[in-house]
Amino acid sequence: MVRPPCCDKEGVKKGPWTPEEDIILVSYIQEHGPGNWKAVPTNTGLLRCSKSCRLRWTNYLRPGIKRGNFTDQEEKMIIHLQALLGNRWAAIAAYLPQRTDNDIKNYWNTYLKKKLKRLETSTSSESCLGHDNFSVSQPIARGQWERRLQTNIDMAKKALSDALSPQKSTSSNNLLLPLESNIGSESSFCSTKPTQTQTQSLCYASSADNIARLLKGWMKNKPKGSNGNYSNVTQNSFNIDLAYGGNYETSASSEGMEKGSSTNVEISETFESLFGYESLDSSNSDSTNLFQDESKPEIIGDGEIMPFSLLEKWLLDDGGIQEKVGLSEINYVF
DNA sequence: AACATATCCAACCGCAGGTAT
DNA sequence: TATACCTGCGGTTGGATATGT
Repeated sequence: MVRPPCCDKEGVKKGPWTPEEDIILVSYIQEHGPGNWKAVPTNTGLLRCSKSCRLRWTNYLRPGIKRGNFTDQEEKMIIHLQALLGNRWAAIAAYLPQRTDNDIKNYWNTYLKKKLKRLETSTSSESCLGHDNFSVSQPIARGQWERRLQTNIDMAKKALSDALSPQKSTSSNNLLLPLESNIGSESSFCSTKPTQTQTQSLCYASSADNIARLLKGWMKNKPKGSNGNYSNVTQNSFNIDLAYGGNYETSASSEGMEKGSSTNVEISETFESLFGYESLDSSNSDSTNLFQDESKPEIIGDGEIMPFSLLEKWLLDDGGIQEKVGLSEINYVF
């Protein structure tokens, strides 16, 4: 079977998105919800392929995305998860609900990899780790650590495979609790195990609401005579703060802010309780928090996500030799 | 100041898997 | 069941910006 091209190359615009295009896309998604990307360029008049629209949305415009510097905790989580999961950025991103896989991937490739390599180099010459954020309180010989890591990864793989096996579902499912179940019934995340369609609509509901609030401000300033054709949107003062890092004028409505804040509190608390440390980020709690209830894609098949605590346990549990150590106390081997 | 090099990150590409018909 | 289409994912690219010489 020959795969058709992703999109007709002729007449398809490429390269950076303009604010106007973003507005058109957000407007459309606000009305129709994400999904059915194939129809987006047709219905909006955007000269972009469906894939580009989806990517722009998921990596940049989607509500709940936090931009800017990674916190120490986030950094440690990424390193930690990368050690266990490898370059499965989508899976890793599932544990960092505010970050996109692309962001994490970029951060890893451009910064963390080098940082850890540097660390590895320096530690190999000093034999003992004691620098930076990645140190151990009780240094472990490198070989020992590698063996332990391999063992734990093997265990994780086996447990995962068992858990995903339909025959063993009842006993194993306890092991693979979906993240949502840790959050509680009032969570703003998607409900457990929806179908794909259900997931999309459920997850989107809250964000659409938020976007609508943002758009409300834009609509007020919308030039008279606008007929609802998205392509006509060329000038406005809609805030795409999220996407343009505050360089675009105007701000989210206070109405949206207030509601968003309460949601943000829920999520923060969720993560605090889930991971046992302070809120992932306190420095970046401005407008982006407005959308923090946006869902993240599920991983590990069947719409379930493995609790980070389990991953950590697999990785760290040393049969009682070593007590559970914090993320900051782990060595990573390259 | 001018140029070279490094870094960052948004966007693209192509493959794989899932879903609809 | 086979085929076509759609979506998600990970690797890579290339333009913009920062830094060094």
